[in-house]
Amino acid sequence: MEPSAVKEPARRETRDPVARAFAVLLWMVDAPGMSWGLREIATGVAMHPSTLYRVLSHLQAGGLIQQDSETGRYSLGLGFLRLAWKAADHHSVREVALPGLKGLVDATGETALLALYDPSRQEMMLAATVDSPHPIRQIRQIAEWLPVTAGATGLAILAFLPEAEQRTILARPLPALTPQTTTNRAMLEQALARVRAQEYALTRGERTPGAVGIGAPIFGPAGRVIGSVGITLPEQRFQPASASQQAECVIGAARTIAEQLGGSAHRTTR
Amino acid sequence: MEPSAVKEPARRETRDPVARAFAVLLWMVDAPGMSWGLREIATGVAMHPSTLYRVLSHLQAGGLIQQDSETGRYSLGLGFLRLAWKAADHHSVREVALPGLKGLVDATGETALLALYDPSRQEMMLAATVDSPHPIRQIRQIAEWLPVTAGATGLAILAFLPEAEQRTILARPLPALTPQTTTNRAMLEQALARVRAQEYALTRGERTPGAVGIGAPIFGPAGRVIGSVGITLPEQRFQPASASQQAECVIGAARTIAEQLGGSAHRTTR
DNA sequence: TACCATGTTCCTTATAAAGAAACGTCCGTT
DNA sequence: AACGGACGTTTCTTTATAAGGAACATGGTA
Repeated sequence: MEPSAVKEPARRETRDPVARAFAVLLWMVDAPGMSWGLREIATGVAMHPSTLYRVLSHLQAGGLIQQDSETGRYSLGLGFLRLAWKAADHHSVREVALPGLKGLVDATGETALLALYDPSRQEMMLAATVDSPHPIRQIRQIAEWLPVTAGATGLAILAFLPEAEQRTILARPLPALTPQTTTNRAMLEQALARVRAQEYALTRGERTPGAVGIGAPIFGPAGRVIGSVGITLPEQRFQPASASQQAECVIGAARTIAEQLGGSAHRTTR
Repeated sequence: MEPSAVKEPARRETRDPVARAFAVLLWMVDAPGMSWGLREIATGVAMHPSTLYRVLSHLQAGGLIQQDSETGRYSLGLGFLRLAWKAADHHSVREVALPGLKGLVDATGETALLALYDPSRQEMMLAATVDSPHPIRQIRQIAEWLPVTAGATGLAILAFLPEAEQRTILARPLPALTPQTTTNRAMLEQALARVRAQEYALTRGERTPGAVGIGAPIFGPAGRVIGSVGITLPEQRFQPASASQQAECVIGAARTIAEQLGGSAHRTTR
């Protein structure tokens, strides 16, 4: 038989089972509902059904997902939940920071936020929020990636990053989360200089329209910024006269949290 | 050159990157401390340093772990925390069940437990506990695998599993968690029969010495057991006379939780 | 009955996972 | 200064297996 060139080899996607596995889990976590069909997931994560089938089989073998034996539909498994719960409980930052956030709420009467910075993504995430009446509100964009180029908690981080890192971030186009977001690089750099001088950031409606934010950086054990603390309040309730006083509270909370995390109270490097 | 048989090919371990990746994450979640050295993790998960290095590189590329650029030590990354937090929040069982557990605490005055069953492992896990004064206690073996062959919450699950599954579980040697644990198969089957008749399980010190437990099964949407609810109290406070009354409360809580989970109040299959 | 969607299996080929060994670097000690 | 040991990293070869196309069995429906 002549070896016919009938079929194009069809470019294979990069082979990375780990990334695929996590893509599936991430999709499941974000997707609505409790269980999903194989092809439903396949389209969601853009995989071939047969490929996904193997991935799911592996995940199932690890107990990370489970399959309904009757309907054949897949859902998250207890093995994964166990991992998630332990991780959620384990990571001290959230729990360690909560008292500090509560203290901040008591002192200012406003909603307190904890932001954490991811150096590899060069983005931040809201890890916890505390509101005055209720202990924890799971609203807001919690556990979602956010740029550090807008909002008080973002600028409080960005301003104290190593210069090279700052330049890298500022070199990219600045996303406009709201009409109030600073998208001009020069203006943003000016704002950052003031943040460094004041040791805190004050912004208006950069991330949420009609909201004022005050944020201060948290320095980790190595003296690098690992996140920030902030408060947010409606613009009409904001009084410029009391801003510096509130900022002191925020800075104090940031230092308290930094100390409890085993970090230094002040930055050691810039 | 003569092909010399100098070196034994050295049996390779099963190649399963996903399992390895999760083994690392699981180890990290369980291990004490905040950051670890590569060789420290390598011995913990029994991998070759070079193999682990690649695994860690992949995890880092996905943002699941991060590496300190100065010390070279590894720690959990925000990407993983995000996944964990979203998963912990997402899975409704825990949150949905909390009011039911609280109600159970109010009614009985004793600590309430929520157990979830994993069909693939054929084991259960304590997913939440509620104590009378404090909202949630993270003590106990929460988020740890436990056998269903001992304790009230375990028996409440085991008794209502499909017969084939029960036989499989009972065929294995019965682990003795305490001196009071039933390790005799015939006796355990007798106990299970009574659990089925009563619709609840009552045990003494089978999992925790000196503790009495009362548990009732939770049936899922498909009519299969997905877990159980229970209360636990010190033996000296236990009064046999009020046991059936407390059991009613437990059964009621189990039904409430089952309904809120979209499940049927009663079992449809055995 | 024919249809369509589902979850599953089979198959081939290219690729990356595994493990061993060597490398460069940073410590504390000698 | 020189050594020893630990660390994270790199290079290398082999080969198990991930990927994706296509065919399959099943179940519900028109």
